[in-house]
Amino acid sequence: MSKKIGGRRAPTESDVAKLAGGSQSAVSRAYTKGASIAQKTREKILQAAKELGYQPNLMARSLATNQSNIIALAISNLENPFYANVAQQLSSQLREIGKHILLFTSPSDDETDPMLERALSYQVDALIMTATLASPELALQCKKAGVPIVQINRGSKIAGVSTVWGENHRAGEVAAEHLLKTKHKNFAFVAGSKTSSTSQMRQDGFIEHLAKSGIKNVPIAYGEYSFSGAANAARKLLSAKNRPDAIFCASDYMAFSVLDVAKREFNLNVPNEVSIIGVDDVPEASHSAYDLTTFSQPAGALAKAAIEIVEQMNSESSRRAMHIEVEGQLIIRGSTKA
Amino acid sequence: MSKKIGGRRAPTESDVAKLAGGSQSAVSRAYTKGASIAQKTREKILQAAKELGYQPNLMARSLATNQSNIIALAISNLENPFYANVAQQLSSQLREIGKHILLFTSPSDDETDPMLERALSYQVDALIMTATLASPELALQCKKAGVPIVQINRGSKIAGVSTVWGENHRAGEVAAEHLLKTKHKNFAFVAGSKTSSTSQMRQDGFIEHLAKSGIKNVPIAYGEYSFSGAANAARKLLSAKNRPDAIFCASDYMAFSVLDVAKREFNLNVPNEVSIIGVDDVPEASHSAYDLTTFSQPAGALAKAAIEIVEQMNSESSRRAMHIEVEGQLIIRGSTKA
DNA sequence: TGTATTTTTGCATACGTATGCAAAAACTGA
DNA sequence: TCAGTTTTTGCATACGTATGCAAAAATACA
Repeated sequence: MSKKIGGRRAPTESDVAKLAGGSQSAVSRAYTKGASIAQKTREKILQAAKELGYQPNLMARSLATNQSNIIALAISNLENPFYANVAQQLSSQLREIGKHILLFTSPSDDETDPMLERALSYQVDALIMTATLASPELALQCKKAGVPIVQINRGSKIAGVSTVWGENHRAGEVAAEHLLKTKHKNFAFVAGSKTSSTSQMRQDGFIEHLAKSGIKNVPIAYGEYSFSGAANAARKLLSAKNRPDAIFCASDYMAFSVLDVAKREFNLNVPNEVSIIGVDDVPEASHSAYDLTTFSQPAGALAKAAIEIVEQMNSESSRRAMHIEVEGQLIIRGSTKA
Repeated sequence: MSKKIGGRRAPTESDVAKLAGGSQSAVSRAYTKGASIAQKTREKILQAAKELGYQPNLMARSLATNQSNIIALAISNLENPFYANVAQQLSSQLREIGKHILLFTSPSDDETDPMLERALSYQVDALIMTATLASPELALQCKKAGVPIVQINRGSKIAGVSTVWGENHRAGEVAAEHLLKTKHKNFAFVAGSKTSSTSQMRQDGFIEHLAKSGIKNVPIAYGEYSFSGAANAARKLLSAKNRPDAIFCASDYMAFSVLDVAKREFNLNVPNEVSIIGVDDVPEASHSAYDLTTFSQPAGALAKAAIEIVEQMNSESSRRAMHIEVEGQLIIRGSTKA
């Protein structure tokens, strides 16, 4: 209490009411769209509010309405440009509908931040997760509280959790197809983590499509979605007796690392000695330092889909989880030979 | 109202009190550190709370205490890895002291997001801004509300706005010194925006130090802190009659772009034909695709300083703005010749 | 055991906004 | 002008938690 240090405390609806000559409820209604209030009264009130520099107290509003216009965003790794991009998109798209983001970053990719349960304390309208998995306990908590969960770019076996993702299986197929068409012989895959369904689906698409052309036993290494992990994976793959001439990576971020290792440590010419394909099409992929061929996963569309789900579930008070797949396409650049 | 759709509404302190056999105030005190309550009672209450899955309603708490434990973070460009890094650091350091981040991304670097004023509606404890400038009106609003503003990596002439930054002037000096020692002859500077004090200080340090060795008329181009802007700046500088053999860039992000253009469009060998130095030392700078020499600006330390300021101003209810400079150092890598 | 002291408890109220309800005001049509 | 209808207003109360205050309980001391 008593934080009204030097300055006077912020004006409230009552203050505005006094100045405008009305009641507190009138002021409240002036700010409520579709409320029963005369146009003239509303104008008088807004004028008075302006004079006082009145700003509605969203905490109080939230308490009264039981919704906060805040959405919790859990993101494991902001340094991965793909997720930074998604966050930026979410932020600007949410702003347009008057909602805000409460940011949670978690230390690990797979663990749910235990702090996340505290997000519910803020009466958030929804929980959007990227690169992190919802734990069953968290999902239960959210279900109890009627807070929808949407996972972006990660699958979930938990009932009631909605998901949004790119065309993961097709990404693998298309990458395989392109590499086959361009006469590659020895294929390899750099996976994310073993628990990532996204990585698994990309892998399945890739492996299955190659199998159709009779190519079996494609080596796989795990990059753990990190830069150093992918570097190790690359070292392992590239030092094998039968060195691959085509590497498909489960993310651009890992592909960058693989590119670095191939060029620098193995002195390989990309794309003549080895071609590399990623997934995501992050902005850096088009920078000429990487110039990476990749299957795109448009951050803007993913964000849009996630928000649609949230809006729909909140408005319909629906319990049914939704699942949306967002289209991508192969972007051919200089990291694969023609 | 009436959002208690399918499930029952979330348990409140009163529910817990009923189960534990006490009063609502007792429950409140059980959660208040240092409150007057018997150890046994507290345990009994916490037990009951656990059974019900009770989570304190932070909106209500905030309304009662007039502080939210929420800090507004305004960031213009999450895609710039330096700022993403700072955001990540802030997030994890704030988590440890039980505070959370409300994220605001603004479209432009220089403009303050008008939405930011609405942040105050959430009764945020502070406003941390990176890569964006506080407008005088915003500063006034914050002052009235007793909300401290801290700008990271941007100066401010507005009284009452605290700042945290790296050793900008020294960065320029050190870069100049290193390039002189390594026998470069033609120097150039890629600035951020004209309004950025950070860029200006780096420039001053660079130019002044060169002037001491009799070097005058160093060409300057503006990269606007964007990838494409820096590419244009690089094109302009590198196509001059007297091509520079040493370029200092006001940020790593821009240096990456300059590197790309030098290598790809001008077919220059880096570092033999042109050396490039950045500022920040973002993670990518060490990736071998760039391998950039740079003056570091540690995100962790910047975040820590900003949080210190916030904590101190909030605890002392102090009005006095604070200014902290964080040390950096030159990290020599492969983009400059030996 | 009884009194003085300290600790713990519950009551009542405050925080700022939203909203059902009834009263008041503004219209409508003849 | 007046009764009937619609719109607008204010009152009262609710949302969930924090806290000053006085009453109650526990403890200390003689």
